[in-house]
Amino acid sequence: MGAPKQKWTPEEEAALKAGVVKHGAGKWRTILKDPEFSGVLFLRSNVDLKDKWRNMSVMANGWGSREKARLALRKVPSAPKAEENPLSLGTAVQSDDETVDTKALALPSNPVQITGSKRSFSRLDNLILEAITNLKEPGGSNKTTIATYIEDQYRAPPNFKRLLSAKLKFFTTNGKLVKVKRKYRIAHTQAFSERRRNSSMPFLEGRQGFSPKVDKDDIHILTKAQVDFELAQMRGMTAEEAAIVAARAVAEAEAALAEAEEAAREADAAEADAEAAQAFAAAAMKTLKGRSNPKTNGHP
DNA sequence: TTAGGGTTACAG
DNA sequence: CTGTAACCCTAA
Repeated sequence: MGAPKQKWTPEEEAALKAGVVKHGAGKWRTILKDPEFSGVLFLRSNVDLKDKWRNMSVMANGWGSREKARLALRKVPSAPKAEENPLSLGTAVQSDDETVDTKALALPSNPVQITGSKRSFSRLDNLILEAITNLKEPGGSNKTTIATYIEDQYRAPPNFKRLLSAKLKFFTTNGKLVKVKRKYRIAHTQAFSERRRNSSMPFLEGRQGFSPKVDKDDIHILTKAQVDFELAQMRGMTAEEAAIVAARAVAEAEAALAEAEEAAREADAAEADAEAAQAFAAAAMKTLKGRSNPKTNGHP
């Protein structure tokens, strides 16, 4: 009937995660009012955020408090089957402890000082999508705009531009993004074209909430490790275990980084090529225009 | 406003 | 039919 169940998009989930990292879990209203996330979450309510976060937590856990209650209500008899542990980390978690100490989520700074590189590498993949989504530019956003957006919001590594180029290229060849006229937009592959119940634009939804300006006062560093650490905390792991997870995340990031770095060279070449082609095309266009338009002949 | 229990729509 | 994700209701 009237409520066609709006499924959460990866972009929305990413925004929610970022919002939780920034403002903390439970501050749903705050997250919603944050200009950074209101762009993506403008049609979700604070309750929606809460529910979604609950769902995601359950997923990350494998067996949240909710399912436990549910299972307790229906199944009991017969020996408890030893279900496989989704976590590679051996210790604990299996026992039904409900210690999801939320206070740990509000830690002032990441206690897990990751060894070696202090490169803050937020999963570029999602970040790019987030940027394009949040920018909401009709026709997509160009590389510079995306780069500026991300650099404004997060700490960017020195070679960030190259990485971005590489990723952008990868995504376009991959079909995840569509590049048209040096602008990139998200390729909605037959999935979401007309979702959303009320297609009304955000307009002046939040009087003070929807301004193009971003609060730079608290630029904060979003790390994949940090997010993973949060999730680990939700899983009820100890700090050490969480640290392992976080470290692992960083390792992955490093690997991805190296890979991207390698691809960057080719990407640069491609960029140069494209640039040249563009210039050539522009020149050709100009010439063509001048010829086919005798009236407005170039000379004054 | 939020947390949590309950309900409904949807996919497998 | 069953499990899950989105949605709803309400106490605190």
